[in-house]
Amino acid sequence: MSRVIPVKRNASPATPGPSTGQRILDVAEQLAQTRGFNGFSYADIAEELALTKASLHYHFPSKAHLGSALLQRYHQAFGEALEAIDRESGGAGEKLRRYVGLYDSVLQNNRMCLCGMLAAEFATLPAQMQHELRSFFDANEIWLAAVLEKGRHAGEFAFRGPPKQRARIVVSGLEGAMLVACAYRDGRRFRSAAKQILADIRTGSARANGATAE
Amino acid sequence: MSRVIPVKRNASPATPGPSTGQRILDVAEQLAQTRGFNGFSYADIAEELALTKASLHYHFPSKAHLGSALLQRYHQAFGEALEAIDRESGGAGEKLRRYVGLYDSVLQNNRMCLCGMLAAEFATLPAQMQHELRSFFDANEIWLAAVLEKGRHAGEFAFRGPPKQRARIVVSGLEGAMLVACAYRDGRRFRSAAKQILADIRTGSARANGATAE
DNA sequence: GTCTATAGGTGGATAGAC
DNA sequence: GTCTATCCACCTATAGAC
Repeated sequence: MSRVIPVKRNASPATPGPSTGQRILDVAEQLAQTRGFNGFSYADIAEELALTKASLHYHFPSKAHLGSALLQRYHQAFGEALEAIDRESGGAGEKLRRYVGLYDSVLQNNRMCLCGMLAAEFATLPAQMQHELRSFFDANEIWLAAVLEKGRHAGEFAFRGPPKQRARIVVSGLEGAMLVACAYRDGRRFRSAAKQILADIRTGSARANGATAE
Repeated sequence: MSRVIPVKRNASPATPGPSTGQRILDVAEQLAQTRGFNGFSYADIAEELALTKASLHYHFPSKAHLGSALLQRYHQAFGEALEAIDRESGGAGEKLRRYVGLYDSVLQNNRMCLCGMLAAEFATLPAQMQHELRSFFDANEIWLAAVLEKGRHAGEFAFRGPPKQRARIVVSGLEGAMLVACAYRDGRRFRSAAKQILADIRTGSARANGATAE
């Protein structure tokens, strides 16, 4: 009755914890986001997890496999985050703010967006990773474009041009802001830019020239 | 009199052509912009120039030296391009358009902006390159902020917020648009985004809601 | 300035024992 | 699943001849 409960998050006895495969991906992801896919090696992961390189190859036969698994997991997690936003958020404005929040939380962990990082390394990536990377950006733009269109229809947004095109600007702007913020190790730089990007969408030319300017 | 003039750009006899050091930098720059600083080796340069790796080390003792030289030359060339714009352009709008044109010409060579690429690799760069990289972005922002401020004062621009902050958005937006365009090998993606960024600056909230919207 | 030759290290990857 | 041991290709860099 009075036995001390071990410090586990889960109530079930003998909580398994993340599998080795997941832990490998966790470390690889962190390294890829901070140093790039070409900026880390199996040796780096092995050291962090106190394993050998050979063990890693059991779970991911080649670095190309590891990279693909990384992208697929990242894409899925991002997709689930977007679904959560869709479920829990009311207006398009709130959705967009939470979308930007996803980027911000990445940066607060001193990381670059995995896909922005990989975009820079695009020419050196295995073919499958290249396709998965585009797939990620495509999905992002589709989701964003839908939010933008709804928001403009509802009168929350007032940007010009087709929503799809605007979605690309937003993705580009956020990725670029992260990129530069990385070079300054300064999250405020990113948040300041993100705020402006959101403001540009909200006001556009529809808001009359008035007190809110400047 | 009727001697065939050899195909050289220069009239002087025995035109020297670019020095070996310059040719090394040319190749290194192209490789760094397409594959990243960690994505190429001395062997790649040596092969392209039909030299040996050892010869390269004579000109640039270490890869850190090579990288620094690369950044310094790039920074200087960019600075000279900005000076040319200042000299030859009338209005702020034209200056801004030509500034975007600098980015576009890089992309048309199927390259990423050197400094955007290096920003992604920031964590893995030698310390001096990190400082030089920031110096590049700083200089960009200063130049841009001045153009933006003048343009707004002259009534050509109508963006909101401080020029310095807006300058950062523009740089971020252009770098991000290049980054994503690289992953799609599609320059139109960049130009479309660049057009929007320029439009956002011109119109802001100062232009009345009228026929030009949409 | 450019070469040959080589050092010393690290990269991804495999074979086979346990 | 994880290990030891090893392979081979490639990396940056240096020594010394020409």
